[in-house]
Amino acid sequence: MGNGPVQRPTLKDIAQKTGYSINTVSRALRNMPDIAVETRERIREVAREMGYHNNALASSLRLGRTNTIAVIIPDISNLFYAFALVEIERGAREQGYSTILLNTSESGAFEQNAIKTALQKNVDGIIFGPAQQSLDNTRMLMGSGTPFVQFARHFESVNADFCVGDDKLGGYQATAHLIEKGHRNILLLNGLAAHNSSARDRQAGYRAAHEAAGLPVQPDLVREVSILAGDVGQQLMGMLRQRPDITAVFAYSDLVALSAMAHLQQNGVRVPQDISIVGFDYIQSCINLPVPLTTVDIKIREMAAAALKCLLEKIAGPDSSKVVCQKFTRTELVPGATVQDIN
Amino acid sequence: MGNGPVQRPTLKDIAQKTGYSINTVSRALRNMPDIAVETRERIREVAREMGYHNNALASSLRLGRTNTIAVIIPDISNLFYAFALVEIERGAREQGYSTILLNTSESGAFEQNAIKTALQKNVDGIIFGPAQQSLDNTRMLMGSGTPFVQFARHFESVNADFCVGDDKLGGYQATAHLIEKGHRNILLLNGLAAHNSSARDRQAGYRAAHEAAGLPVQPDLVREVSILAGDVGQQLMGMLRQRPDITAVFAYSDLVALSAMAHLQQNGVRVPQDISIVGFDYIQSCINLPVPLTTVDIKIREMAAAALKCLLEKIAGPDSSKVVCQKFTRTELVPGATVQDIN
DNA sequence: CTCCAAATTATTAACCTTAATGTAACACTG
DNA sequence: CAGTGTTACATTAAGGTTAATAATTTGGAG
Repeated sequence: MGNGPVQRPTLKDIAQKTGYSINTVSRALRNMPDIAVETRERIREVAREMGYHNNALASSLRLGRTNTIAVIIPDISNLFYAFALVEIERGAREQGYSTILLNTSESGAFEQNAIKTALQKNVDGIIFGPAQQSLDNTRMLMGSGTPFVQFARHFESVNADFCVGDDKLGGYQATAHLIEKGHRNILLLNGLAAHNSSARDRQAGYRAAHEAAGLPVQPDLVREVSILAGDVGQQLMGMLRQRPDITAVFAYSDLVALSAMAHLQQNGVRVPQDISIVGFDYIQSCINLPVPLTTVDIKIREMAAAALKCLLEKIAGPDSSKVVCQKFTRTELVPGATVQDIN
Repeated sequence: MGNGPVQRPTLKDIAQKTGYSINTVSRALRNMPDIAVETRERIREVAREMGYHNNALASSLRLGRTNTIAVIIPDISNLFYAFALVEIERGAREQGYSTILLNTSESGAFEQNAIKTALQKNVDGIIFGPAQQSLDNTRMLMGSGTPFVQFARHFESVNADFCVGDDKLGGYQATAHLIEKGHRNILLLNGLAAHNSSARDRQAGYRAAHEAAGLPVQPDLVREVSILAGDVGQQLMGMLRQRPDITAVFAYSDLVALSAMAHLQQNGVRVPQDISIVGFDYIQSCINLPVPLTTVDIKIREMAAAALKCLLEKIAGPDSSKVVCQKFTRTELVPGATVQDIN
């Protein structure tokens, strides 16, 4: 017959079919009081028959809320964010919220667009995992009036909510573990500290662990690498040539650690016999690795759950500009098989 | 002053401020014709000053489209889907679409809710990565009138669009590679074939490769495991005890392969010296592994891009029930370091 | 000066839902 | 039996945008 695309039924259609007013139908379907029981049942029956389901657009427009949050993060294919996203999406769904995903690829410009999109779509709140160098965007977000929580990274200069890992503690734990196992020349393969609070804090922890052990911090043992740029192997092998006395590597993240291990493997350097490695993030909580990596559990699930909880509180609360939560999740060292005791 | 949450300005506000009608303001901001140049500029100027941005809810309600797609998939923390999601989100964004993410955790019930949510939110289309055992949901989706494309898995009994990997080819390539390297007793650690087209097809490829080589298929060498249930190690080590003549494993996915390798490692079995392993998916395209895994590249990016392209075509097209694309992306064997030549 | 066409702007209605307000019928109270 | 309260529904308005239609102004031709 070619009767074309079937339009979804509206309250009006049900009203016509049942002979009640639109308002009565609406109230019946929402189980509101002041409706005769048999009326309600009849209307609900017809709605079911017609395959009615509420039009969230119209509803949101009227109610002024969308039951939707946006998650703006730098890289979903990074297991850290992927796993966080799972938690956030699940928790949001359980509370009746949908999740709009906006990936920024660590780009400030993309991030700005992402924020604009989120605002246009009238999301009720935003989980904001800042890209590097996005202070301006964070400020813009503050001015928007839409509740948001900084996730994973944060800006000290902005007084806003955040849920981040205790990167300094984690950096300390990783480094102290290596020192305890007898390592003295520990290469830090860090992220880009200039624009990344996590990288700065992990480095601070690295320094603090040295100081606590009475060891000097050797500036040339701190290097910055970028997974996206793919320069991990180059920097690592270069350093090992320059400083053959290096016995251990503290990697900014498990991804960096894995990349480092792959390059060491290729060059015939054994882990942990020749070089010990500690990573960061504990992605093994979501992927099995052939060799368990010694790493720092940053408690992704906990961090994600805390961020979501904070955001929902802000959404429910009367004043979205009030800071509700500035949380550092406590990290924990997870021993694996990539650190050699050389005492 | 406590002047409360600042309301976002609307067309009405701009109209009042400039003295023009709402319609004129709307047309000015959308760069429509039939407006005096100076009027347009003046209005746009004021809009900028007031920080106006379009209310997508109202716009969508009026226009009947949301510029939003939903991605309904079983598990975002599975790198396969995570990487696909990156591609889909990026492509969608480039075409002006936002992405709502709905994770189903392989649950048919969650999936049903996800579909309902997507329909309520009036998404323009759905990338649908079916959970296992979700044939009914797929049928429901067909009846909804909303364009969708099955992704990664599909149902033969439903005549609808899909973009999936050529699982049979991939299964063949993996198995043939092992046979070529001299392996005769190849354990297939498959997914749950009863509810998963990929698992069935990969197994068909496994069988075909045996037949092509004139080898018998040994039914006891085909086992089904579940990453979520965590029974990979148990099944694998059990089989190796029963059949010490097994020299190779073809794993359903890289995740299964990694899990298998971890258990082999723990039990002192060396890869590839004692046991060869081939995986599936090529997650190394997004994560470095210390030892390169021999695997089958299922072309995630290509598959994701194809699915999105197909969906956008359906959205743009006049008849969303018309099947536009039923595509199998061609797989490719990627040699790594986990297969031993025992010829 | 009149009339027509073109250019510009305004008015109205519609998308679908929800909340506030309005109305009618009926039972009960004193 | 007038007045009050309750029950069950209907009507109206509003949320912000856009498209169709209507109205006004301007310029030019005759």
